[in-house]
Amino acid sequence: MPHTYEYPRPALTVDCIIFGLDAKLELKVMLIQRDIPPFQGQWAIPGGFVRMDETLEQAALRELQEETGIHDVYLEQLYTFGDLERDPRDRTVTVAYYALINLIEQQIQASTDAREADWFSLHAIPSLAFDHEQILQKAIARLRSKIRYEPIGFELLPKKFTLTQLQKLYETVLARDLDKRNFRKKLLSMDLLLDTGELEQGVSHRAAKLYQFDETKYLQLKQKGFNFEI
Amino acid sequence: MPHTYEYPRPALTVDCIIFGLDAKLELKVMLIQRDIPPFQGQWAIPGGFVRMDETLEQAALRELQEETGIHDVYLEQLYTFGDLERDPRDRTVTVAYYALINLIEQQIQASTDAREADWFSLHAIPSLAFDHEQILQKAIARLRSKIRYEPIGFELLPKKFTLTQLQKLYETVLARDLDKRNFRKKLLSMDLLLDTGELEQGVSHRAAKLYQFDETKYLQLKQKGFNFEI
DNA sequence: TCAAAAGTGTTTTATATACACCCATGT
DNA sequence: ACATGGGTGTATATAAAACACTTTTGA
Repeated sequence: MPHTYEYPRPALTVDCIIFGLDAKLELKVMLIQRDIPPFQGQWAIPGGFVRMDETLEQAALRELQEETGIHDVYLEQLYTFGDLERDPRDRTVTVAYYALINLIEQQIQASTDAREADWFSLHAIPSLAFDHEQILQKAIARLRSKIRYEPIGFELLPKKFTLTQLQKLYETVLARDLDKRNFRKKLLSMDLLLDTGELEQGVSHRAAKLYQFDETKYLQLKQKGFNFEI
Repeated sequence: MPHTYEYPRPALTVDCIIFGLDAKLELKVMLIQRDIPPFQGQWAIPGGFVRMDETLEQAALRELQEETGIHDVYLEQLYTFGDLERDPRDRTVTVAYYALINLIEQQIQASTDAREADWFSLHAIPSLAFDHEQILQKAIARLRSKIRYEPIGFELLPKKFTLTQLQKLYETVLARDLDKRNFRKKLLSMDLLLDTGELEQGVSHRAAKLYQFDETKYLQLKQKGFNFEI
């Protein structure tokens, strides 16, 4: 531990699983196609080396920015992977993060510079480079469990959304159907959804009310011991 | 990313929060006193550098073994800390783990070699080196939430334990009282506690039954969708 | 007027909570 | 016989689940 001898150090990277919910309320993951070995041509989770002058979260945000052009996203550390053979070139430890973004109102550039990038449905994930399948599985599991006891689902929707959109999102992530009346009853009873007074536009049937999640109120309630739970 | 240029690498360590439950059913943390700068003389969570030929978990297990002499412990990755100023000497990223061990039936050497080490009650934690207070707080929070939906509490108790011990453990970790009858009803109704037929020994009152957690059955039930929950 | 989704309550069932006394054992 | 914790059941309250029709709107 003193400065007398420097041990060899593993390389340190961050990888960022980017989840997005598209207009059809399908959950997608952004993958990039590797243009260099190893695993050249295979799809992978975006990531890169951690620089000496940035925190892990900053590194993840930088990758996210470089890859999608966006900032202001929900980002959470997932897990750190350090198996010996995960990178055939060198001993590499990666700190994985996951991000939630909504693709409904904003256009996200899928492809940066010359690099091929695309959104994949969770049911059609190609074979991935490194241990990225394992990382992705862990991210899906985390999202699935966390969405039930923290209000992170709203991060995947536009600021203003309908109750049906919210329900469909939960059904997608949890992979099971929910009862419409019970779902609405439960959410509205929390008193955390603000009725904006606006209606959805451009539908050829009865227009649904648009709601907004009341973050401020949630944080207050949380401090008093309230638990968000679906 | 190619091998053309090597970026400078942060140092990589593992730190291991070791929780132990003593015979009085008090929850303790093992801390070591630093014998070298920085933070010389201050208490810290045990930890050390990750070697090139070991995984993160192996590194944590090695630290644990070196510090306490034990193996076969519950060990779980907690979080990775990478703030720029967390180690004044050098940019250091640490992967924190936490371990659960039972101090009731086994004696754990508190102090290895010349190093001062001791068990501290969670209500009497001294000021800690580096960002170790933050790490410890996160570990406590994780333990508190995880013990409610995964059967990790049993890791803090001997293989055979009484229902009162189990309840006291939950009360300690969750920092609130539980109703005796409801607690027993709930746990016994899960049908995961095997009555060993044995009784506790050496008490000057009615001896309590000794139970054992049925891990095998739990794993079966879990696969079928069962959720452990207190 | 039809299609398509929005919106709305009540009953039943299951789960959580509150609560007090007798029992077994060692001193 | 007394002190100490072990062990037990019921009634009430709360929350979850099941379930079907009317309303609004644009095409």
